[in-house]
Amino acid sequence: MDSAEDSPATAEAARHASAREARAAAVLEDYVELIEDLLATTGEARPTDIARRIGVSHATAIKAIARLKREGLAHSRPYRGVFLTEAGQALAAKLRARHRLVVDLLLALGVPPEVAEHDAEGIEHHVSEASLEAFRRFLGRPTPPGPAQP
Amino acid sequence: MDSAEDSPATAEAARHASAREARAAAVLEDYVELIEDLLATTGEARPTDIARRIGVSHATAIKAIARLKREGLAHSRPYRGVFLTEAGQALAAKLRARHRLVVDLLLALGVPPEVAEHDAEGIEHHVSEASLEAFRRFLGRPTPPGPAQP
DNA sequence: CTGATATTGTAGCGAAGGCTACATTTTGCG
DNA sequence: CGCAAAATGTAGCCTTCGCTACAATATCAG
Repeated sequence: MDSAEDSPATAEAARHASAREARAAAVLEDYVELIEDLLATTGEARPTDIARRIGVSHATAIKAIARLKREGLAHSRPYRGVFLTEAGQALAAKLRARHRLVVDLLLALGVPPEVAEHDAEGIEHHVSEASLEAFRRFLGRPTPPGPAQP
Repeated sequence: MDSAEDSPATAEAARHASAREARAAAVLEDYVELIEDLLATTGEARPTDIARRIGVSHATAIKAIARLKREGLAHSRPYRGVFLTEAGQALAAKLRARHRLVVDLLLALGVPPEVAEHDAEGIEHHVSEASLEAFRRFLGRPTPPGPAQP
């Protein structure tokens, strides 16, 4: 499958490693995305709601929230709901844009809306910036407000 | 984000559950894909080669192989290499086709070849049949010899 | 204000997928 | 042949992400 350019197995191994990383990050990203949505929509993000929306037990959600806190993406105090840190909000914004872009691309390719939303949930975590750029070009979109310019 | 069609949170939870399943299956699928490639290319799939190509320790690879066997996808005898069962081969064929299709789509969208290969590694596990069908249509491909309906 | 209910938090379990370290076989070369 | 190197296999150990069961805390009705 690989042509021998440099070291055949090495490049492949790196791709796999990268995919494993993305897989690990995916769970946390899902929580960040959801918390942002809950905060924006209802003004508060309670563990029970998070658990129900994401389809896990509340205990599982609480553990994930603990991990978000450890990673500096969220903070919360007992019985007071969950909030995103600056870093968490920045990440949420990025994830939200990426999610929309992936969904829009799938729709543009003729994927039925429900399927697009379904597949995007899994795909989005594995789309690199380079691919996103290509998607934007394909969709005829202005190259975007990267987190660069003030 | 969800419009209220049925139960807002339920559909979302189902999507997440589905994505979690795909994530879990992804590891095994990677091994099956790789084993098929090794068998086709070099005639044998040895644990050490598998480990190197996939970028994990040989112990990890051996454990994964054990799981493949438990799932009825592969068989192997000590020091004799790994082989795919009928089921494993069927899966491998499906995965191979899916991988190629995803890569080709990314290329068609203008994603650079290396990036396409990289992202496909993660994306492929989350693309449903409905999306694949849309991809084929977009690429102007004949709808293909599915593994048939009874 | 008090007690039932719902929410939140905690503890402990299992499976999966990593790892390193150690044991065992094969292989192959001198 | 016989022994060292390489490959293979095994045994812990850790972390994550699920779960259920139980404990503690808030909330709200009466």
